[in-house]
Amino acid sequence: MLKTRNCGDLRLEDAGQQVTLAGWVHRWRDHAGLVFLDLRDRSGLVQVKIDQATAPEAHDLARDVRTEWVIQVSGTVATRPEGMTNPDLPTGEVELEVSTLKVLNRAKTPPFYINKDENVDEALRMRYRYLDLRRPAMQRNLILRHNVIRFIRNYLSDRGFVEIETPILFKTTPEGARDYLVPSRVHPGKFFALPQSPQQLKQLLMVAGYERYFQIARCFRDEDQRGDRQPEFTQLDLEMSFVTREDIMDLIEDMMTRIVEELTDLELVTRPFPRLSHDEALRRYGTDKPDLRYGMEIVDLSAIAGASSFRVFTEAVAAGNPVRAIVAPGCAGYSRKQIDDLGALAQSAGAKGLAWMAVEESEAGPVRSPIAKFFSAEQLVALVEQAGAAPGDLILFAADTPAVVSAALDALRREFGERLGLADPDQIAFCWVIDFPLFEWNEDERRWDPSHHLFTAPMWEDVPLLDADPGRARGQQYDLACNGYEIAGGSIRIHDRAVQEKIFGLIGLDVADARQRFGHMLEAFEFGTPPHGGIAPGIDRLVMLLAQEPNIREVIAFPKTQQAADLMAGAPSEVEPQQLADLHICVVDEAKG
RNA sequence: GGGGGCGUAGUGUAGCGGUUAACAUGUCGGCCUGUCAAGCCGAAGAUCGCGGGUUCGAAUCCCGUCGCUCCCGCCA
Repeated sequence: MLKTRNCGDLRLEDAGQQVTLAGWVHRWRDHAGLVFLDLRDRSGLVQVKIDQATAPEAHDLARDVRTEWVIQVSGTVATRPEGMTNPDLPTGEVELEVSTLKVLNRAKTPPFYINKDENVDEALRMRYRYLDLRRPAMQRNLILRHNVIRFIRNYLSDRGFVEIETPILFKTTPEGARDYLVPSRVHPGKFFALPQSPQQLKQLLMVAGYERYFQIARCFRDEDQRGDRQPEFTQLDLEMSFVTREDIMDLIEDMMTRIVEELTDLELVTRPFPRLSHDEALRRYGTDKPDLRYGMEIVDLSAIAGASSFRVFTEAVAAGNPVRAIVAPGCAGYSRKQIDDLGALAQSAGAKGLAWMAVEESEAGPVRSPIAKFFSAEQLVALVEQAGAAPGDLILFAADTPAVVSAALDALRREFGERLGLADPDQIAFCWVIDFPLFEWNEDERRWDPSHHLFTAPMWEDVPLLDADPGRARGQQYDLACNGYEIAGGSIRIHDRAVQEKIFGLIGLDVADARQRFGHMLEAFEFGTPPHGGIAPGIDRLVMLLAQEPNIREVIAFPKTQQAADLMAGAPSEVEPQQLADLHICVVDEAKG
């Protein structure tokens, strides 16, 4: 080894030891006769002192050294003189008194600071990702990610789970997300698909009798990006036989709790994890992935609003739709412009408009609002009370279909959560969302779509509803939400061919289609399939939250941009004509049509 | 597919119709033996993303385009 110790590990008790360090020059301070270098390796920083009087040759070299040069230094760990310690550095009580210095490699001046936390243009970071990853903050994130994955592997292995790899080259499934396709050279005109998740394969492993499977699985979905979505991402995929949803939820809850407690300093504020029905989550928070670090719950004001003379409200209530609101504390003084901006936000979520009332007492009444005139004084008082609003608060109303009302108020709640700093970044709040509807009605296609996936089992007591009223059937699905993100979704699966075929029928797959696409699954289910279920936490999102980062790129070594490109390597790229010929691919020039 | 934001020395920002485009930091040179975001002195460094238009005059306004990003759609 070119080094005997790690920079960041040196402490007072190492004083007097002869050590060799190697690393990158983080910063340099040249005092002519005395040069200080902060030497960095993965473990951290330590100050290195090169004194002209005691090490003239090393000193000569050190005066030319610049940031990010790779050097090797040998010398003695020394206690720093009185008053010269650096309390901001774990190694701040010692320094290395260098006797010899060797330049292992010079470095160009980096295109952005490695030694300073500064907003750097994302494109530049991605182009020089290897330098970006050199920054201590990124190293912390990737090491945390490693620790989370190691913890998961140990935790599950200790509980009888077997880690099994499944193919990356698999079969297209037109349901769900768009597939990434891989052309087959051997089979002209045919394609593999990269897995959106190992869903079918893990169920087949249950048929195969492994009982407890997991995999740190790469998944691929060719859909548009978000801060929490990349075209390739990593899931902890797991599946268990002979279990109920309680067994899986208990397992994951315990594992997540321990991960937070053992690997982070975050405060876990919801223990045990609350369980909300899908319906309740939507009514109280407007979303199936609520951020429970703060309140500001949605209130239903349909009764009072419906009795007013404001037509938007009365017509909504008459049509069986809700009028709901959230209360923004202390925001009654908002300007017209600020409220218009909130209206635009609500509209981007699908609302047609945004009604509001500022709670402030005046001779005109208890509120200031363009719609106050449609309410009696008594109604206004009742409304404010029912909303739980206090003087100085701003009440924001949405009246539309339940889905639109939820979407609009969810967007507003998240906006205020951020704007008013309601969410404590040092807290982490999990909750389970259960009792999802098994289907969603697809108006365009005039059929039922599975709300999770097509192997999700109905609640057993709801099986009769599959014939009578499919929209009311609930699935044995469970999502884990955390700080406003969906970080896991799972279900108990159908293990019965008859029920599975009924589901296929409801979602508009006829027997021939189903056989074509899922024949291997249907066939497998006839060979003694155990009751089984599973879940798949998203590793990227989980680590993002544990690392308190705002997007998953910060916890992925080499992420794609929003346009699904790799700016460092320049992928995707054109390929040689011969490669296309081998694959029986002909590229159509879009410009020529 | 749609909507919003951003793009100015290596980097981060200011300037938002009118002198020579400013500040910080980095870079280069000089001084400096206790600094740790070292300090002091000096220097270099910008076709204001790209193309077009409006104007006597454009970094600034308009149109287009490229890149990054946030959001809606999409993501079983």
